[in-house]
Amino acid sequence: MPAKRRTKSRKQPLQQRSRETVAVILEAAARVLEARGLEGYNTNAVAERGGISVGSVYQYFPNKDALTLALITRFEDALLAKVRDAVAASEGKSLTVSLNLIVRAQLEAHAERARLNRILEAEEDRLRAASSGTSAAGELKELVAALLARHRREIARPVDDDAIEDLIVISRAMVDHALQNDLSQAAASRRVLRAIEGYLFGPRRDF
Amino acid sequence: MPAKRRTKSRKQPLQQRSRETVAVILEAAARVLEARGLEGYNTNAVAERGGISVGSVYQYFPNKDALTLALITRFEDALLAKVRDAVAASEGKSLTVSLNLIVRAQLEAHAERARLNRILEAEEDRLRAASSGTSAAGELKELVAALLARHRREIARPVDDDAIEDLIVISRAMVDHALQNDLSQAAASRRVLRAIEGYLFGPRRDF
DNA sequence: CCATAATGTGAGTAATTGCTCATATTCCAC
DNA sequence: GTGGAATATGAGCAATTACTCACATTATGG
Repeated sequence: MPAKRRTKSRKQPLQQRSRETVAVILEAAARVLEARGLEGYNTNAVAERGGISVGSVYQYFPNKDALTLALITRFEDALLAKVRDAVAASEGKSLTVSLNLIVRAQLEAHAERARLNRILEAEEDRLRAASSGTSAAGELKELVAALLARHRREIARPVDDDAIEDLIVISRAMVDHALQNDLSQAAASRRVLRAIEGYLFGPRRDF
Repeated sequence: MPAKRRTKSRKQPLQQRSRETVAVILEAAARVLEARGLEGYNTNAVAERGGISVGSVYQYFPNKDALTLALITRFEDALLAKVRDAVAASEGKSLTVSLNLIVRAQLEAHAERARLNRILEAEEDRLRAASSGTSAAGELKELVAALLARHRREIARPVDDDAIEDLIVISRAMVDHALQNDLSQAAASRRVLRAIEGYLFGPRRDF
């Protein structure tokens, strides 16, 4: 490993051909991670899997972490898209139904390529430590805030920023846990919903 | 890296001297992780830090992962001890106070050497994948179950095994999040408690 | 003390792997 | 066509690092 690290890729993909190469690289990286885990994930394997040369990988990604980060971003974008759709689709629905839709969106996003996404989430922490924070987290908060604002009269306690953060932390952890233990989507969403609604509505104090 | 991996240490520490060496190795490993992170964590650095030779490390730990696992076990034992004490101390107290004590125990255990423990928790997943599961998780569940059993009449919904699992998942995630964001212990415990009690008592449905 | 076991040493090995760069090939503008 | 730019290649370099082993040192029991 060299001491210095490039932080910018050599080239930006301009022609159609190179844009395809970038897509090939990303998908090859995903497949290597799925098939061989972080353990067997290296740039040579990615190149081989994609049927291209290592050099091409480094034409468009300055280093291995940048490639991994691109995969993470790709996953986060897909997740956000699903959540956005769920929020949009829940217009006019009850709060419980709306929350259910969001939870299901998250479960689906994770379930699609479960092993891959689990690895990516684990890597996220390590990679964010070095580089700057993500904006995906910010948008997710906004989406949840928007949904809750529509139902603010039904919610006992005020929903401030911290509360939204907590809701996201809780569902993320529970979704991960569900995937890890191969829970059915029905069971998983029921349990996540119980946690979220419990947090929002607060405990009964009527005994 | 050799293809084959030893799975047992060469020697068991018998004399006082070697038991001290094992302690030195563990503490050196912890300090390296704290100071240089996973990045700079290697067995040569551990030996240097401990003022001993690499060979000694491999006398008592078959490989690097075994050393890391020993650190994880050490942390889990400390956590369990604190939780055990909290459960014992909460005899006769109200449910809210009891839960508060448990949550604080967890927060304290993590806060003690926050950076180290965060790294260890992240590594736990990766290492458990290869080897078998832990028994620490089992005991934690039992402790929580025992506490809740004392208050079963106050709790609206039945507390089955899944519910206890969820409670642990939720608090663990929120404690991690709190440490990561340098929340005060007061704020953190308040938020975790809100989540836990909400989950236990279930949402109000009185509107 | 002496024999034997336990413990400690650390230079060196073998394997891995991120990444480069000189070169070749393909594409596009004119 | 032709020249230059974009793209692709892949053998090999350089650095890292987990781990070994032949040997030295220290403890223990008799």
